Amino acid sequence: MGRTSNANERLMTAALDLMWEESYGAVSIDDICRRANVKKGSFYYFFDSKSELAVAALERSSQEQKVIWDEQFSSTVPPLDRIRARCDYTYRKQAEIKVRTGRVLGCPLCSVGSEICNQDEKIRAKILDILARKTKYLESAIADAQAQGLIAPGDPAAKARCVLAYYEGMITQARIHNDAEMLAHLHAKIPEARVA
Amino acid sequence: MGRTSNANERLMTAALDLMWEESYGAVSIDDICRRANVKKGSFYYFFDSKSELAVAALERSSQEQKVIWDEQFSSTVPPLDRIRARCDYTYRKQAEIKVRTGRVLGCPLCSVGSEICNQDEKIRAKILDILARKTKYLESAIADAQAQGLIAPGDPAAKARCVLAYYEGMITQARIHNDAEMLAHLHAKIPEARVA
DNA sequence: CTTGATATTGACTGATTGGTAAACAAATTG
DNA sequence: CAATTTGTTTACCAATCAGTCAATATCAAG
Repeated sequence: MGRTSNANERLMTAALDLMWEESYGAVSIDDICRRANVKKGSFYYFFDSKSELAVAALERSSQEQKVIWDEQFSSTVPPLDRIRARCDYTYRKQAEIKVRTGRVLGCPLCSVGSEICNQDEKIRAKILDILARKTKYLESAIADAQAQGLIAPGDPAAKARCVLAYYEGMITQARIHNDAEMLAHLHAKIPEARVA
Repeated sequence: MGRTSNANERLMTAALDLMWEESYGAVSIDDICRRANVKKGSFYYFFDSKSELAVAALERSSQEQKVIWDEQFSSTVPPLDRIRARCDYTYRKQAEIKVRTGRVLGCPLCSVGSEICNQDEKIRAKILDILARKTKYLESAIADAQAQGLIAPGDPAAKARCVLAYYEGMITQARIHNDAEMLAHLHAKIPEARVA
């Protein structure tokens, strides 16, 4: 009952895109409203603050990404091929973004996470939550690979955190250098995920 | 001749500290002036903008860091021990910062770099410049290690970029997680720098 | 068609922002 | 000492900021 709207979704999309292209701090509520074609009164009808919108936008985005991760990390795929698929996808995606926008945008989790982790505890908690979910995919692939004797033994959770740090670290470097080619053959550069 | 002052240095210190603790975008010129005990009129006497101050502060900091890097990467030290020394230092430093401030602050080059690389070309160029200098240290250590047969052959510059991505990636994760212990034994987690 | 719930709008506020200018203070030099 | 250079201070401006509010519009259900 009552009026219907997708303004809240437009706001989430606009907020995430802007935060991704620039940064959290560089984007004002007015900027988000302008891009989403929503008046500020409506913004505050749906969200209490930019921070709350950011949390919602990050969670929404991670739900969309989940479909892709689930496919890449399907248990029907050989474990090391899962990580390879993820790396190849990341390279293609960043290269496509670079063609479209002129910029390698990297991963909003890490750029925004590193930016606001000392300023906004709720955004930080949401990002930690999403990063932990990503790490779980890596961890299960690593554990499966170990069970098949494909990689060396050792705590798979710790190895997964290392792989994530490397993966996200390379993406961050690609963003700063604005060079998607740094992500070509990314998989081959992840030593933990190589055949033992 | 004329009056003397160290207000410009106080401004650089305050700016870097604040950018490091929070972020570039979260810090206003007024914030910097307050922390540096400098009036805004004096700020604009020394610098044209926050951006120009940031560039100066980053370069000044990198000159201070150079002394430490030069010592750690002295050619009198066995090549892999240089990287180990750097990693151990990073762990100690971040742990100390955490005790002092309650937060793992990570590396301002990467947090600020990732934040503003699509907004401010001059800061981005300065950060790329400093990152390249850091990579050079790693590259020479890797080349020396290869010459001694300590690690596998292959383009040392490419390997250095990987090590840097890993090193900085782990520091970024430590910042977001606010956990300095992620950096303990960092060296042992860098596969490129292990004995072949 | 009426009613009640949901959504939209535009105008408004007070605080903060980056940036300016002119008066003033303290050194140096001759 | 006087003149000049260097640095400091205060007050100020226009733009932008986050956030509020009351009036209005649109829908769905009864």
